[in-house]
Amino acid sequence: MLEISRIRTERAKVEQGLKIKGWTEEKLAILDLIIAADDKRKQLQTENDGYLSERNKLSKEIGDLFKAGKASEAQAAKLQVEELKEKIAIAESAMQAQIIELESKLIELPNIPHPSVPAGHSESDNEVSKPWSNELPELPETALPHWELATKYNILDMKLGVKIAGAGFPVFIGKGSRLQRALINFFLDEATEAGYTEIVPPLLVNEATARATGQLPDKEGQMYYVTKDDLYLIPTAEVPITNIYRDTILNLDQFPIKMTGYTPCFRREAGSYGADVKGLNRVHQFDKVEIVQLEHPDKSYETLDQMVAHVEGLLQKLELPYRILRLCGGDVSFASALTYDLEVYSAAQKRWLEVSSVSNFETFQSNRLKLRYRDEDGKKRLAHTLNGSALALARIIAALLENNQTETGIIIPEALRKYTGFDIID
RNA sequence: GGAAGAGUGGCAGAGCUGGUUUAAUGCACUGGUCUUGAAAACCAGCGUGCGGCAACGUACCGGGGGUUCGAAUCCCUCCUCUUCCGCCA
Repeated sequence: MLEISRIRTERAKVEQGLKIKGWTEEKLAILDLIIAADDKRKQLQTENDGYLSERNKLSKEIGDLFKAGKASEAQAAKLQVEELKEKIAIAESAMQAQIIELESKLIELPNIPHPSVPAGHSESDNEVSKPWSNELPELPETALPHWELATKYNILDMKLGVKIAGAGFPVFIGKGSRLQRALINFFLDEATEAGYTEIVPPLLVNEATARATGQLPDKEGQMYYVTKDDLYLIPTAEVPITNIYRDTILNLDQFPIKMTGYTPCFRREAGSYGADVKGLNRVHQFDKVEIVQLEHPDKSYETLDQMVAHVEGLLQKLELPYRILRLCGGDVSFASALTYDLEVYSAAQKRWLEVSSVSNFETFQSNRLKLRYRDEDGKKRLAHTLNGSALALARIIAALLENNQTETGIIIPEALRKYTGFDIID
């Protein structure tokens, strides 16, 4: 959630940023409505505080009067408070309504993009900041897409998932399962090596948690919801891990806080269809190792670059062709200021698959998280939050299977062999 | 799931027969005095949000609601923790 103070003090920047995200001149009118709503909220609070102050004063007097034995005067004062109470009730409910009104508008504002974010409306406007420089791998005509390889080698069964749960719930088998586990361990070890502390968080979270990282209300339809216990299945480890530091005030020497965690991720993916959802391209449950950092605002972009480099290193070690995109204003997520997507080339499908998204949220998340730090001058300021996939498994497996297929079987990249215990799937 | 007890500021811990508690006190922390330096001692400061230039006002004693002129204190409800019982990887 954007800070109101930014709308007031950096109006021009905010407007410019919203335009990069595709906002029209007309939509910008909401900014004035927000300021007006906030002004009214302040005014209502001042009014209400005045009434409360009077009430507190009178109540104290009543106590003193009773002690002094002046019962009739006390009775008179009681009547006065009685009147005040009506005013307080009105002022308080008006204030509550105003806060809700304000929040409902504020929540519509996305984060303001970083100056480097290119304008644009869709994927095609994303800037390829680091293209794959070599030639893309060419496979023979007989090459198979990963869902057919899966059947051929009996390592993954999508139909079985349908039987057990529904479409989009893969069942890995044998070496497929082992490959899954190998990748998780490889990614976690690499993250640990890079200084991230490993976390095993809850996979279900409460409403306050989902709200703090912005899944609610923005992406409510994306999450599975357990009504009986009022819990949400996590769509990414980012949610529980970032929330570790909800309602926290950090000291400067605690930066940067680096956390990693493996979790399954659950996404309803309502409305998806076609080639996008074929095989492992888009599923309801997938495994992912996430990296999260909490950083000082002065250093967060440096940190973002480091995180991208970390993910890049993973792809290099897996010997997968990849490219890095700087997302345009129209494609960058609601909460992000700057996002790099890393895509892997899936040679049999002849398409790029997004396997990682690394973002700097600046203060957009920490504002809701109430994640702050105490500056040199003792002032409390919002910290910056960043996260990225390092990496998402399902699509990595899709690419690995396709790119590494040979007549004799699927070759496991060198870096992974000590984790799989085998060097070929045949 | 059942029963009993408990949830107070970074920590510990009073208050809980409703009104100088506008949350005592100790520890920790910060600044100062003293000291060659440190420790000790002494002095001062020290929670969070909102409003206000400020003085200050207001709210917060697990969450929510209620009673009352007035609630940390009484009542209801939910959550969490501890102990016991039940169930169970």
